[in-house]
Amino acid sequence: MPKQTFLNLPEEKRKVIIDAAIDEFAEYGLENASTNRIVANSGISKGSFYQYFEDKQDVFMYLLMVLEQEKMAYFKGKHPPSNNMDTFGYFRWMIKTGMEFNTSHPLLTQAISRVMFGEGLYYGNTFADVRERTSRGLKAMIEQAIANGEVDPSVDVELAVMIMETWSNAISTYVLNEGMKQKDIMKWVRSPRVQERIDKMLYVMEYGLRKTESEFTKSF
Amino acid sequence: MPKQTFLNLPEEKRKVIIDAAIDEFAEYGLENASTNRIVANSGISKGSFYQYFEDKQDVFMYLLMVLEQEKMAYFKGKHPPSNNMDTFGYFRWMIKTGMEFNTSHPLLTQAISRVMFGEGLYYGNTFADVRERTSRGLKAMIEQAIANGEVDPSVDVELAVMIMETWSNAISTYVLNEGMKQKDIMKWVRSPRVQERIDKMLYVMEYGLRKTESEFTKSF
DNA sequence: CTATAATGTGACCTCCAGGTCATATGACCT
DNA sequence: AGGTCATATGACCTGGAGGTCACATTATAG
Repeated sequence: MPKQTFLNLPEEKRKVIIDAAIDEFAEYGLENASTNRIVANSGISKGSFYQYFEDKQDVFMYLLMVLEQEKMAYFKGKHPPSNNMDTFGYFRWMIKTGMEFNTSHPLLTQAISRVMFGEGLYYGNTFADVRERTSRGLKAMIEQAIANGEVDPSVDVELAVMIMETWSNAISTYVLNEGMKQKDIMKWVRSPRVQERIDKMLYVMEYGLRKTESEFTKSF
Repeated sequence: MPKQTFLNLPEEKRKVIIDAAIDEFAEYGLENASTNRIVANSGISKGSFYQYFEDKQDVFMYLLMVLEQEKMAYFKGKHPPSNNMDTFGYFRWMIKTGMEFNTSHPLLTQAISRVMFGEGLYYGNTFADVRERTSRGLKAMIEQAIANGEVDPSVDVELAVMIMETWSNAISTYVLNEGMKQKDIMKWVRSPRVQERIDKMLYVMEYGLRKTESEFTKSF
C-alpha cells in the first residue's frame, strides 16, 4: 500500500499520478508496465515515485482498492428497479449496473481486468483473495436462489458459481474490447443492440441453469 | 517461420530446442519469454538461435503450427462414437477429445493458450486469423444445427458462436489450471468427477441454447 | 532569521533483454 | 592436400528495466 508521503499529497497531484499509472497498466499490464514511463507521464521524478510506493505492484494494489471503493459507492447510489425480483433478475441487474460502471471508468477497468484475468491466472495467489471474495458473493446468491425455489436444489453450487463467473467475465471482456473501438463507449453500451446481446447471453445462462439439472440427472 | 538451417537439424536436436521453447512460453508467455534462457536450456549458442529463427515470435509461430498439425493428426485417429449424433453431441465429443489431446500435451497447450488468450487479447491482430478460423468452424456447426432443426432458426448465430467459444475456452482453462496441480493430469481428467463436471457445463450451455430463443422473444 | 525536518530530484547503479558479428569448426568435394 | 561452404560460437553492443542515494529545495517551528 502507498506510503504516507503519497497520501499527504494534494489531491490533484495524486490524481495525475494514478491517471498515469492507469494508462500504463491499461496498455501494458502489470508485468510489462514501466515505472520510468509512469514517472515521465506524471511529471514526477523517479525518486519521488519510490518515496510514494514500494514498487509498481504497490501502485496496482492501490488501484485495486480505488476500484473496489468506487464500485461500491456506485452501487450504493443505484437501486434495483423492483423489490420483488428473483435471483436471476437481480444478477442481470448487477451485471448491467456493473457494465455501466465499467464503461464510465473504461481505462481503470481495463487496467485491472487485464492484470487480473490475464497475468493473474498464471502468476496466481497474489490476487486469489480478491477473486475468492466475489466467488463467495455469488455462492451466497445461488444458495439464496435455491432457498427461494428458483433453482433446482440438486444443482451443483460450485458449478453454478463457475458459470456465473465465466459469464460475468466474458461479458465484461466483450464490452471492454468491443466498446474501446467505439467513439462513445457509454452510448454504445446503452444501445438496444448491445443491451439485447447482453440480455441474450444472460438468458442463455439462466435457462441453462434453471432447467439443466433435472434434465441432466434424468439423462443418465 | 524457422529458417532452413533449423529444418536441416537432426530431429533430436530440434526436439531439445522446441522443448526448451515450450517450457519457456508455458512459464513466461510470449512477451516475457527470454531467448537467453531458451538458448541456455537447450544448450545451443545465441548465434545459432538467430540462425534458426527470426526471433522468439518466430519460434512461437512454429509451435502454433506444430500444435495445429498434431491436433489434426490426433483427431483423424479418433472417431465419434456414433454416426447419427446430433450437433451438440458432436460438439461435446469434440470438446472432450480436445481435452484428451490437451492433457497429453499439457505444456504445449499451456504455452499456446497462455499467449493466445492472455496476451493475444490485447496485442491482438497477430493471432486474429487463427481465432477467426475456429470461429468459422463453429459457425458452420451451428448453422448445420439450425438446418437440422436442432436449434431454433431465430437463434442469433454470432451469439451462439460466442457462447460455444466462451465455454470451450473456459473448460480448457479449467482443465489446464486444475489439472496442472494434479500428479497425473490424464488420470484426473478421465475421472468420473471431472468428466461429469465437463458434461454439466456443456449441458447447461446446450439447454440454454436449445431453449432460450423462443422463450426469450416471448418474454418481450 | 535560522535550524530542522520533510519532500523532491536525476545522475547513476546493476541487471538482463534482444540482437550482431568476427571468428572457429568441421563435412564434403577435387 | 587444400579449398569451400554451411554451421556453431560467445564476446560484445545498445537499450531499458527496477532501484538507490547524495544532494537540492521547500515547509515548519522556535
